[in-house]
Amino acid sequence: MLPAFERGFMDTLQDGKMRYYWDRVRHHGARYAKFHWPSVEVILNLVYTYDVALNHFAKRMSKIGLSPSAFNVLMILSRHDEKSCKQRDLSKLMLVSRANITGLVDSLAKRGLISRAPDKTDRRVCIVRMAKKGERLLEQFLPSHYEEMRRILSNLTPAEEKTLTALLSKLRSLFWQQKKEGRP
Amino acid sequence: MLPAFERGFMDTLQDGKMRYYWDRVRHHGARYAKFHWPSVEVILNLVYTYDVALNHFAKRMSKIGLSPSAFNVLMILSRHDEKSCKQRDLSKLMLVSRANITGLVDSLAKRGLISRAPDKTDRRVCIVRMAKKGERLLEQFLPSHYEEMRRILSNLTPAEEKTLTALLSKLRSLFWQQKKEGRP
DNA sequence: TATTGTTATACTCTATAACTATA
DNA sequence: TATAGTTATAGAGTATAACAATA
Repeated sequence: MLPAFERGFMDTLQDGKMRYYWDRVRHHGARYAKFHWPSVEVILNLVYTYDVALNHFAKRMSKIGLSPSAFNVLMILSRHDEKSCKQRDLSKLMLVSRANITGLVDSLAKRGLISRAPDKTDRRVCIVRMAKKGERLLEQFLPSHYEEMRRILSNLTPAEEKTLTALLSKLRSLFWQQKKEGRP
Repeated sequence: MLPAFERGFMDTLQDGKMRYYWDRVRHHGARYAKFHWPSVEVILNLVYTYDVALNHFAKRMSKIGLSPSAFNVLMILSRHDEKSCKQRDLSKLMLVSRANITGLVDSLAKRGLISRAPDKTDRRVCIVRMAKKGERLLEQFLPSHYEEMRRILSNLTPAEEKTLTALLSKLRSLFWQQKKEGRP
């Protein structure tokens, strides 16, 4: 995220500047036989749009002292039965190694937002459970979070939302497909 | 990126597991008045698709020893006249603070991929210039990079590409719009 | 005074390897 | 042997503040 004191340029970027720069991208790429502007344009838009959306929501989360990952942990717990989850499963759902989950859980536990206890049937596993404090924090944040999402997205028509979801999903599947074929 | 030795789960995630978890997201959200699944679904797809795409291309870049940011610097230089650019402009184009550009430029200069020289008319500014070694590295990578993009995206029809670009662009503009209104 | 780049610091996120304790 | 979690380490990436040189 660009620091606050240098953000003036962003206003320029979204209008003229970005088109100007993307023109350069297109002209530079034209030197390569396999360069295909419509494809590149899709990827550029994916990256920039993700960036803008992430920054928007990350900024809101940071106001309640949560990083996107920390928020993600709380949401996963909240959605699970008994509001608890094995660290192993957290690791798999968040596509992050177990080693990194340890640190993340540590910091959330230190703040009293979650608790950690050994599983009774398999003493290797740790069960992470939402604490009252974490629950309250989520309950305080989620209504405005969902409202904000809805407010921004409401400028897309239902048909546009549906199309965008379908196309993103299709695009993602194309990458997955490549990975699968790479490991026969 | 998930470490190699734990990647087996990813195959599961793409098919059944993701739908299962997203069902939980939808049902959990239903408790909130402003929760609007189609909107949330768009954002989830944006985030996951970005993640998959980034990992795909980042892995290819890491094979020639470049991080996405480092690659970005080289591309920006390559597209500029004289293959050079002020650090100030790099900072603005990459939406990153000047302090961070210093380190990024340092590491690329140390590897001999770029060079840094003071501007002759304004001695405050540093001009970063592509070095022969950096140029060769890009020339070696770009053909297959563009080919790979085209190959994957070729599974979208021209109409789908056009629609996806337009919708992502529109979605991004909605976030920008919010930001603008936030600073009247 | 404002701008450019630098230094210093810190925090988040991630990857890897080696270790332990269980199973 | 395989799995769950931990520790230790390293490297990106980013945010912030304070500073020097220059305009």
